[in-house]
This record gives sequence, C-alpha cells and structure tokens, in this order.
Amino acid sequence: MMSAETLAPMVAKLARRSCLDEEARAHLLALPHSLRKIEARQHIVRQGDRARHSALLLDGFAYRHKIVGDGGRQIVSVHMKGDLVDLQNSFLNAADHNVQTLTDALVAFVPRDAIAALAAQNAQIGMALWIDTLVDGSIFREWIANVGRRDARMRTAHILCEFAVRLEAAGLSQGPSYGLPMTQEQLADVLGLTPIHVNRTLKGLERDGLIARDKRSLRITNRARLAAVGDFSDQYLHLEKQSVSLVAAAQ
Amino acid sequence: MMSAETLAPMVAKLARRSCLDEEARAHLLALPHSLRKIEARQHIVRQGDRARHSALLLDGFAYRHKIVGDGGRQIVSVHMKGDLVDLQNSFLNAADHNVQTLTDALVAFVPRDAIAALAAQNAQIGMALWIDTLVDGSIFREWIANVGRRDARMRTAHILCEFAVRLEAAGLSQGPSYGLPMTQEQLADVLGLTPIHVNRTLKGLERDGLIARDKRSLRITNRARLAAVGDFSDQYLHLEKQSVSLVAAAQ
DNA sequence: CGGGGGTTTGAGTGAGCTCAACTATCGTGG
DNA sequence: CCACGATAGTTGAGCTCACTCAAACCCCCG
Repeated sequence: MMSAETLAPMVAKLARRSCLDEEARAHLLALPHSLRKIEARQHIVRQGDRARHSALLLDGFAYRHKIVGDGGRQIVSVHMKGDLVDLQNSFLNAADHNVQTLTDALVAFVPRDAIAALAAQNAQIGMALWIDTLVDGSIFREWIANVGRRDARMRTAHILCEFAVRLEAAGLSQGPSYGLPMTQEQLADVLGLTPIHVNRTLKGLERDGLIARDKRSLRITNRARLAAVGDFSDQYLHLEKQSVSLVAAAQ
Repeated sequence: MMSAETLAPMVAKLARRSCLDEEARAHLLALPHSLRKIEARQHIVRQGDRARHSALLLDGFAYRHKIVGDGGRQIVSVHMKGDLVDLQNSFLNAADHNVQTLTDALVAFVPRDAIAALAAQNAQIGMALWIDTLVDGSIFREWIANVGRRDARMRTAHILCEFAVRLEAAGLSQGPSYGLPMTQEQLADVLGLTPIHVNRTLKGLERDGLIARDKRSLRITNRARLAAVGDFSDQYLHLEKQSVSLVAAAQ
C-alpha cells in the first residue's frame, strides 16, 4: 500500500520545475497516503466537499469542472500522471468545483495536514508546492483568454497544442500521435463550445492538414502550423526549472 | 519610505483568510520594499519581464491581462487594495501576462527573495501566501466558467456581484453603491464581449431594476435578484478564515 | 467652445447554437 | 458468431446571440 516509490510521479513532476534535494524527495515519497484505483467517469471530489485529503493522480487522466446555473458544464482543467489535482479543495474550506476521472486512474489520497506540515518544515517542498500552484494559475489565465477571446478554430488548435506539450513533458507521448482520452463532448466543455461545433472545427483542422484523426486517437501532423493557427506558445506552461533562490531562506 | 504600517493593507488581506500571529504580522510589515505612486493606465509589469520584485497594491485598482494573436485583449483579473498582484510573475521565470493600473495607484515593490525567505522561515506566512495563491486560482476557475458557459446577461450580472462582494470584503464600499473604476470597454475585456454588447446588457439589467447607473458609478438595486440572474454564490471567493492546522507543523 | 474619450443607438451580418436524424464503433449476451 | 444496445461521432437546416460598422451623443476639461 505504501511502497517507497508509489508517489514517484508526483515527485518527478515537482522536480521538473523546482529544486528538490535528496532529503526533500525522500520526505515527499514518505508522505502517508492511501491508494485507490478509480474507474473512468467517477467523481474524486464533489463541489461542497470538505476534504481532509488531497488527491494525487499517479496514473490515468482526470479533469475538474464546474456546473453553472442553466446546467452547462465547464471543464476548468485536465490532469495527467503526477498532477496534484486538488490542493485547493483540501486547503480551502469547501471544494468549489468537482474533480472526476476521465479514464481508469490510480489516485493517492494524502492527509492535508501531512502536506501542510511538510511544506512548513522543508522550505524546498513548500516552495515547490507553491510554484506548482502558481503554474496552475498561469494555465487558468491562459484558458480564460482562450475561451474569452479566441474563436473556435484558434481555441481548439490552442488546446490541442497544450495537451501535446504537457503529455510530452509528462513523458506520456509515444511519438507525434497521442490518444486524447476525451470525447468531443468533453472537449466541448473544455472549450466552451457545443460538441457539434467541436466536431466541425476538428474536421476543419483535419481538412487543412494540421491534424489527423483515427477513431478516437489524434495526431498532430503539422505542429508549427497548428501552433500558429492556435496562437500557441508554451511560455505560460513554465516548463523550465524556476530559479527562486532559497539560499537566503537558510539565513 | 518604509514606515511601519505602509504594508498594512496587504497584511489585512492575508489575515482575513489565514491565521497570522503578532510575530508573523510584524515580519510581513517589516518586508523591505520601495513605494511608487503610479498613474492610471500605466504598466506595472509587461509580459516577458523577468521581475525580481513582487508588486503589492496598497491603494487604487489594477488589472492583469493577456493579448491574443488577433489583437484581442482579455482581462484575467481585477485587483484592489491589499492584493498581491504579481507573485506569479516574480516567482515564475518570465511574466506570462501584463499588469496595469486602472486608477492612480500606490504600489509597493518587494524583493522576491525576501518574500521567499520569509515564507520559508515562518510557516504561518508561507501558508498564508499559498492560500492567497489558491484563492486566486479559484477565482480564475470561476472566470473560465463565466466566460465559457454563461451568456452575456448572466456573465455581466455575475461579475458585478463579484466586484460588490470583494469591494465590501476589502472595506471599500460605501453603502450599496460602488463606483466601478472601469470603462465599458474594459468591462468588455473582462467578460469576453464587445463594448457595444456590454452597453446593451447593462441597459437591460438597468431596465429590469437590478442595477442603477449614474455617469460612471453603478449601484446594485436588487442584490438578491442580480445574484440569481448571474448564478452567483460567493463560495468561490473563500472569504472566511481557512482552517489549515499548523499545529502538526510545529512537531 | 472645441476636442476627445466614453457611451448610446441603429442596421445588417455571421459564428456558433439548437434540433433532429443518421452512422460508426464497440462491448455484451444469446 | 451474430444481434442488440449503448455510446460517440457526423451531417443538415434553420435560428439567434453577439458581432461589425457607422453614426450620433454626452460630458468633462482645457
């Protein structure tokens, strides 16, 4: 249940952006947790929950979404291996949105207080978690701009580029093709469009040779042009290592 | 330049959501900083900047925005007294968006490393800053849903409610009326609409007796109905005190 | 009293929506 | 192995919400 390496994907993700020495890594790997295999389409957190645990996604895909007054659903983020999917829901009093699996998934539930204690005690870990939250915010901002100010074609191209880059960064892409584990309806809820319009938009991108589709898997055939169409730059993903000095912190 | 109480609005804001004892408050107030008065419509941070300082808004209003490929602008957040307007831009390598004043403003620039050091050294402060970032994220998510899945009328009503609640929380509202220091064009860039449509939408809300307008000041005449129209609940603002236990942290 | 930023109004257009039907794919049980 | 149902994707036709373009209008300020 708690083998030494279970949480490795999460550590790997944090270590991509922040400096974590051996001690910090060991502490993270030693976090108490319970593992659960969760089937596709199941809820991990429901809006209003007062969770005492944070969910870490160790394998599979998940997404977070909100339901608005007239029944519409908006997906606000999509998560993959290694992601901390609901720090916010456990550190803020009540969950302000839902978290649900997209595919079968392996999830570790870590007591919130254990994370808080570790962050307080080890500056590298505190900073790494904070930076992870900041990057989350950066992606949210890009999505606001995407949904607010780009038309359907740009918007779709943009999100496809984002997924491609993030899958690569997470070491999940096998070549240029990736199986996006999402239905067109779910993609529509990411993009703030209707599934019908997403369908037509994807066909448009395919007709123009930017992507190829086969059943439910999708391949980007012209990355540069897709990025141009989608006004995509990976800057907002902050993939490189961040250079916050913690030397001063040791004062 | 660095009187003991200059940074008080920021401390007040953090203390609204997190527990800060006297020591923590004193540390925060003692942060080194330089003050600048900045006129309306001036940039505080430009996309791409590599800032070594974080901006704290001590007085006035500011907003963050992104420019998309075809020239459109999307405002991703609006800030008021006490807000930490660009932690992200200074802790992540390069600014992924712009920060600009809406009105004349008083801004304190605090060296990033001083904040990092303080967060590392004092667990309450580290947690308070992290929670502030998490709440930021929560608001971003709501905006994604707002822009993605609500029509113009709901969307506008929703944002007007958010502003009213946040102004109150910041102690800035004098009665039920508030002067929104924003042009309809800026509001349009918040909402992902055109200024013309914002104008018509506001008139619609006014006609229905939900708001009243006089010149550039705006008054909510029926808060309950406006909230209903805008599908607004203040849950996502997480205004109450968060209850993360740091006792364990002292272990 | 003239100019400029912001607001208001009108008329026509179009991107993306709704409704509805049809097709393809896949898993399951007979 | 086929029939069936369920889920997802595709296509067409018509509509509407929000956009564009264009022209006042208003108010503040110099």
